[in-house]
Amino acid sequence: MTLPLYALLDGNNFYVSCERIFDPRLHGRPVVVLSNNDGCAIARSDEAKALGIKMGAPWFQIRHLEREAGLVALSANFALYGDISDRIMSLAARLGDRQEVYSIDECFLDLAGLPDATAQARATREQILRWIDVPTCVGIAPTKTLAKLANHIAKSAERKPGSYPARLAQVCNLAELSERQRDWLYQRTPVGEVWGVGPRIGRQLNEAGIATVLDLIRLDPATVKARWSVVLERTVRELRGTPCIGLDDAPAPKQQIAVTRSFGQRVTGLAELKEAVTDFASRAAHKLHGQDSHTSAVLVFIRTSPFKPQAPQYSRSIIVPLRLPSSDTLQIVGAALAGLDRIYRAGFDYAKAGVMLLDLQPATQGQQELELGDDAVLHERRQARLMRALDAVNDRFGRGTLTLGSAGLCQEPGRRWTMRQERRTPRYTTCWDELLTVSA
DNA sequence: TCTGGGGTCCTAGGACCC
DNA sequence: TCTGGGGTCCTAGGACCC
Repeated sequence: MTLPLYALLDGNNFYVSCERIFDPRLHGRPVVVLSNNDGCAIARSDEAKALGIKMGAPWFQIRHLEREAGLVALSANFALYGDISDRIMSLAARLGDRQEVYSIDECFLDLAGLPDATAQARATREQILRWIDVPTCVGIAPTKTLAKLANHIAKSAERKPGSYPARLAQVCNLAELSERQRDWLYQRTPVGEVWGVGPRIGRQLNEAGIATVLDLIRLDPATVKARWSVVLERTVRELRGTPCIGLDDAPAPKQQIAVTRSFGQRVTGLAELKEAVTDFASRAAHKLHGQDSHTSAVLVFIRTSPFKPQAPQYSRSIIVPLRLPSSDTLQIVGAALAGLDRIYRAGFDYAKAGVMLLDLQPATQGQQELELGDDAVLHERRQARLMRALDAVNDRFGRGTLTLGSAGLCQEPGRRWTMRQERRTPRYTTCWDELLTVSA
């Protein structure tokens, strides 16, 4: 029987690395990528981290570093990052028999039985660097939790010389180390670096005198379950080398779909909120069509800004059940707007709204047709065709080409709810109008 | 002035049932 | 005085992930 072996491959400072592909001047400089609305930093180059910029740092608090330290800030360009991600994932997939794309910048691979996994992983990351120009790191180990940990070591060994042995930089394979060597690494690694240990549990562990990965590994799993949870117990077992989390290379359809946004500026009026909610609900329906599901309940929420506690606060959500499970954009938008009407209160500065589709189920559970008459069935089919046409046009010509009337027709500058993105780079790889131009 | 967005899993407790 | 017990389902909230 072959021993289990997993790899975790991920992009270094991924969004920043994507931006650097098309603007080499960004190399060696502190760079951050900002969230929607240019609100806070969601990716940082090593140089930006060295300036002390934390993940999630609000832009207005760090923007003085633009002048003082040459910090470059860019608005998130998700169209670009998604496309670069696809390219990396297809190259990475060749390393293992099976691949689980875990997030936009990382994937797990099943390497069980692969001879010379370390050398193969080095070759793969070299190819990704040459072909796509994005640096990556690979962690290899018998469980996914350990592969994550190995990946952390590979990154730190490269980024912070002296933290770990230099030979573990970029690719770290724990399976080829001795137990003593592994323990030495675990003893140098804070428990908070473990996949599954967040700020809350990390603090509790520290208070209990468990500071390092080695401390955690040496706890009795049964005690961990009793004192913390089955989740942490599973983590401990994984750290001890027993696989408890399998590779998920065929992710199930999502159980819920959300589209939520903070507004570019405060919004007070119902009409404007209706525009936003129509847009969010349409996008959510589009995602729903993408996984061929139906929803049976639509949640809509609006809220003021929690960061302005002195201003009047209001936050409410409501769930509007659909008569029958559906993927009809018109029906979903209608439900969201009906909910909005019921929760809206005048006199507040709204900062955020969102639409979530709940109770998703496969569209093929066509049970509802049995309960409908012939006319209704025909109507359903016409609606489905209309939805497909709507999606197709928007996929082909760009989101927002065809919208519902309630989404509003006023131009962008007049819409306070649309997000600010003042520093977005061109969508070099996905938009003909924004190709990189080279002049002699 | 200015603070993201989208998910999953687990647990505790209440409602309900027999 | 004294007020069963066990099972299931649902929901809200907490914790985690990137």
